Amino acid sequence: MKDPETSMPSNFIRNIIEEDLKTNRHQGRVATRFPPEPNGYLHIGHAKSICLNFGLAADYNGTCNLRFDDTNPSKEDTEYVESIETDVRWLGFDWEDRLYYASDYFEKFHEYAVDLIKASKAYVCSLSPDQIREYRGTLTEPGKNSPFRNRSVEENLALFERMRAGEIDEGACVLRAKIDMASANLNLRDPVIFRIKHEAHHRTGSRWCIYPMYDYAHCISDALEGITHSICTLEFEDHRPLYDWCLDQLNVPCHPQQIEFARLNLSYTIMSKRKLLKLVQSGLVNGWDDPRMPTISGMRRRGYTPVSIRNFCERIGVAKRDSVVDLALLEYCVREDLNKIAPRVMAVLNPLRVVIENYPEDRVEMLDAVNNPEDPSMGIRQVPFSRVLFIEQDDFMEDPPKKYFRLAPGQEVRLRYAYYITCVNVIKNEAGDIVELRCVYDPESRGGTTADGRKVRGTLHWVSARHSISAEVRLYDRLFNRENPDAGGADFTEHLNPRSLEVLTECRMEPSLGAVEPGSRYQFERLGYFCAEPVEFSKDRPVFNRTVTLKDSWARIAQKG
RNA sequence: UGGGGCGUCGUCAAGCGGUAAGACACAGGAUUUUGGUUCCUGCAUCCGGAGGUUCGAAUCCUCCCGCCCCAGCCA
Repeated sequence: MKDPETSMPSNFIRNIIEEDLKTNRHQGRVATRFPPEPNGYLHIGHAKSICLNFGLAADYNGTCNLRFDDTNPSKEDTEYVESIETDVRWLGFDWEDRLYYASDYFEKFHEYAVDLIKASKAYVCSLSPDQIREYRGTLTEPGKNSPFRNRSVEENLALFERMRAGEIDEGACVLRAKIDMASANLNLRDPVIFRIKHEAHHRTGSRWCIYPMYDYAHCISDALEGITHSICTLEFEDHRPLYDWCLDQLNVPCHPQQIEFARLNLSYTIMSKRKLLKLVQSGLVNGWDDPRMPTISGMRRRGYTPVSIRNFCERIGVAKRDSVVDLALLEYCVREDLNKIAPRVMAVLNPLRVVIENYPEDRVEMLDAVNNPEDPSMGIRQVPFSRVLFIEQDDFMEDPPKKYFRLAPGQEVRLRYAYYITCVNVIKNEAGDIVELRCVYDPESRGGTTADGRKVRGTLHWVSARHSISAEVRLYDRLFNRENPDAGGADFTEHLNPRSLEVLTECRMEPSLGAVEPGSRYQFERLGYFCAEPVEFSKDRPVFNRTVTLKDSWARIAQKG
């Protein structure tokens, strides 16, 4: 996928751009834009578009604008524009001074509409919404001309002026482009380009009561900004003739080329803004930034890094065929980054008390532990060891299967960076639950090795009971238990994974974890990558979110039996 | 049944007439004080199907099949 000379991934959009550059099609410029509608939070699918648009600009020495496509006041809000700016910046992209709003062009849109009317290319149609639909025809039958299609320029101008002045009710009339009611492309059957909405806009307030439609506003916005390559998703392919038609009628600065690519689909995930909104509004998740959400803010809160998301977006490629990317690739990308940068630390999620019988009651040793074996520059730290410890409940089995090389009666294991221990007794309560393990340690094994060089297969993480802090850990898993939550007719909410969040409140951790920065990321050895809860973490109540587990080949072996 | 797209490994995805890249996943093996990481090895005689053109086709032509999108005064 990489071109050996440039080391850039190859895709059809790059091919188009390179061809355009070669033929000097846009005066050798590359100008893209990311044009979100501020009606929801950005998700991983938007990240694909952001990486594409900003990435192309960066690679071809061009520019990428951030433009809010805010032409529908009923759905949009400043809360969303703020979150979008935050998320794009967090992903690592910079629009410099090129922050635009379609609403800044409202006056222009109006002027161009007047031009269209004067050229008899647009008319005010007084059909009702229902009638417009009837007149539009169907997929297989042509539409009929509106009875208002041949109003005079003067009448249209006057009516359009009255629309703008607020003298006409919503729905009573619209401005339509005069194209071809018999076109096989429904988008060309005299599309509405301005509608009346007596509604305040989050930026223009009550200055306007007519608002432009997407097809009309988007192409003009692109042209006004000097965009060369207007990249959008596949469903707009049918709209391209309209995009081109508008620009061809108008005296605009340039004519950008629209290029469509397939939007991202991810297994076990939904990407529709409407459905994500439903999850939020119904309380099925805790807001747009719930760590289970595929939103940028949710992933940030979950512990994902910008680097990992950018790498993911590069690896999935760009093409025109509908596809569903395996969630495993996303997880691979976070692990890859976190493996390099996350300090290792020991935390016990489900503590099991271990008493080292031959270790002195009052003794405490500070043992050296490596912060990151992948990066020696991250140094070492000291962890306290004492007679009473906690290990993971999963790391002990009274009657272990073959190939289980963790702790079991009579079986020797290594406590990471500490000593070899052997279990000599198992203490249970009346219910038969294991409540404590009695072990003995080998004083000669300090640090985790012995002079005799004997092999110990299992290495466990642990924490000194007396020195550990207690903390809450939120184990996040995929939100849906179906690869395609939308398949099979049933409502997608029926496929929610009931175990997408498990909260553990009795976890015990290395003391240093009590005072870390919210949002900071760690590898809990042998368990996974976790981050200090970005908004709720406090010294009084440490909370960690699991970003992703470590690969667990033991789980695979154990499952096979 | 109209129009617009798309069909290459389980999942993404290069390839643009010269004889199927890469990544993830998966399966083996080596190293390992994380059953993590790393490292080897394997994994499409075949490119939706059938014909045709050609010395030669995933790439060109023809027909067929399948999937996606379009009938908002949403974007």
